[in-house]
Amino acid sequence: MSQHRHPGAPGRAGAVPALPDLPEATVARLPEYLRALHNLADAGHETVSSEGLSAAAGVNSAKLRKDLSHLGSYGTRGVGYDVALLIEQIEYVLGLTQRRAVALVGVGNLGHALAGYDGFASRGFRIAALLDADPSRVGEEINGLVVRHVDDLPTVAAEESLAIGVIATPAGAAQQVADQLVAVGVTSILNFAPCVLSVPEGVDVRKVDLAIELQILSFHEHRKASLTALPATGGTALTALPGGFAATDTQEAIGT
Amino acid sequence: MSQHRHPGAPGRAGAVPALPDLPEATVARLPEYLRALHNLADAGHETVSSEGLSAAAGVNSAKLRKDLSHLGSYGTRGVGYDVALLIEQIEYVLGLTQRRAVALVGVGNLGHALAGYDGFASRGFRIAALLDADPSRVGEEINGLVVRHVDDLPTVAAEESLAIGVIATPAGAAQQVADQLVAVGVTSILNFAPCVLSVPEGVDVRKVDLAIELQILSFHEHRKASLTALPATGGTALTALPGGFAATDTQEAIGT
DNA sequence: CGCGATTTGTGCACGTCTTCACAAGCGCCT
DNA sequence: AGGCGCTTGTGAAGACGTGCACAAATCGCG
Repeated sequence: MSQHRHPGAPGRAGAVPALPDLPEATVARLPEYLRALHNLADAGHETVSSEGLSAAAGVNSAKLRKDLSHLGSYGTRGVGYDVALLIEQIEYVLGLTQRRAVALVGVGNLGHALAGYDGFASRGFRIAALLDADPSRVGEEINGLVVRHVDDLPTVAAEESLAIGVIATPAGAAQQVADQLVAVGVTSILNFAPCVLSVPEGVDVRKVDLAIELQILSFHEHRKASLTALPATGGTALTALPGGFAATDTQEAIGT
Repeated sequence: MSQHRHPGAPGRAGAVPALPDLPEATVARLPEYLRALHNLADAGHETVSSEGLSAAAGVNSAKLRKDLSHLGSYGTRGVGYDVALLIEQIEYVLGLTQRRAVALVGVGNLGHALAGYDGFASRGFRIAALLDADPSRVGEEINGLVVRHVDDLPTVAAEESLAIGVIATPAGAAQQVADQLVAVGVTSILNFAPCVLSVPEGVDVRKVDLAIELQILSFHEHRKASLTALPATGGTALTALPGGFAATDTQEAIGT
């Protein structure tokens, strides 16, 4: 049964077999494994143990093994995983065997940076179009691509098959852009605008919000500060102040 | 033990109250609630029901109520939540009552955009320093801040109390930068570099990887394509998959 | 003043994810 | 060939997160 088959070379793009049902948590980690595997491959490793790979990916080894087992993994007991084979496997499952076209809407501050980010190209994606609603930005050339007006989206979609839309507009414009993307058939959206998008069933949206990340970190800072400020006396000195919190304690005496 | 105390009530200056132990999942959603609340406040709402707020934040209402209950919430049955009070509550818990200083390391493509991103300032953070290892970038002025050399980090840290470090360098430099940040006392790091950071216990790291987000979307695109491509025409042509997941009959009730 | 409409807060059951611990399998060495 | 050490794959248990459904609490109104 272990026929040597290139998972990622179906030749036909239409006849795609059903994928295994992967837990979302597993899917979210596969790209990390993939990156670690590429590093290992570049370093000349032919095989790697779950221990080694998990360390490189920043997870524990049991989790890694279970994740890989979900995709019918090809490890060898006593040896480990074949690096090249595993890369193929994961790239196939993630659908990276074809280079997917990305439309980036909003070439402001962030969009500009994204347009120039080479991490996209190097990991299986191709920015197929830059779009903006601001006429004064249309025509500008960034990284070899000319910015077009967002209303040209249907034309762009007709030229190539857009797989993913990236929204890097202000929050106020995001929903409308999302609607336009959906209208031309895009079913996956990466949203950098700080707002909730409503999309029809079947469309996937992932959100990245830089400020939210900072706020989560802020919480942990706050918590750590409140812990280190606890003297060895065991606390309980904290008197419950009824009626909510009146004062803003801007004093946190974080250790330098 | 287990005296029920008011979690949100800060004691007097000096006596830092212990924060309630919030589930991580809850913490991750609080910023979203906060943003929705600010929108509501701007729109003139004084109170909001869990139904209304949850819709604005993109979650279901039971989850929202449970989340808020964890911080000893102050809703009124039959009425809803007081918007202003809830904002105060959440901002306190997240530690946003003080404006935290952020050091941004790496002013390349992405770092440049982050330096100009006004979402930081508008949501409780202040970029206190821009740093880079490239001498040719040192001295450049971005958004009113002069780029300094990363080796000046100790000096910067002495000038102000840095709360959070943001790494926007290439992957190769990230670990070293992280070490430098930790060395000057930073205990929270937001990492945009595509690599795993190893940091001592007590230091929190959150990672944002744009390519990973795209790859996750790519998986779902792949899966959706494999589902819609299943009509009887294909016949048995899909046995070609390597062992694990040939003919996995995914019966998802997904419509279109 | 009491009643009904409304909405919060939460106990409980369920599903998902994580972690442990170990049998099964593989290669190597004697 | 046989045994030994190493590593995978996985069952089972536990931790965590989610969603339902309803009692408790509050307001407005007649």
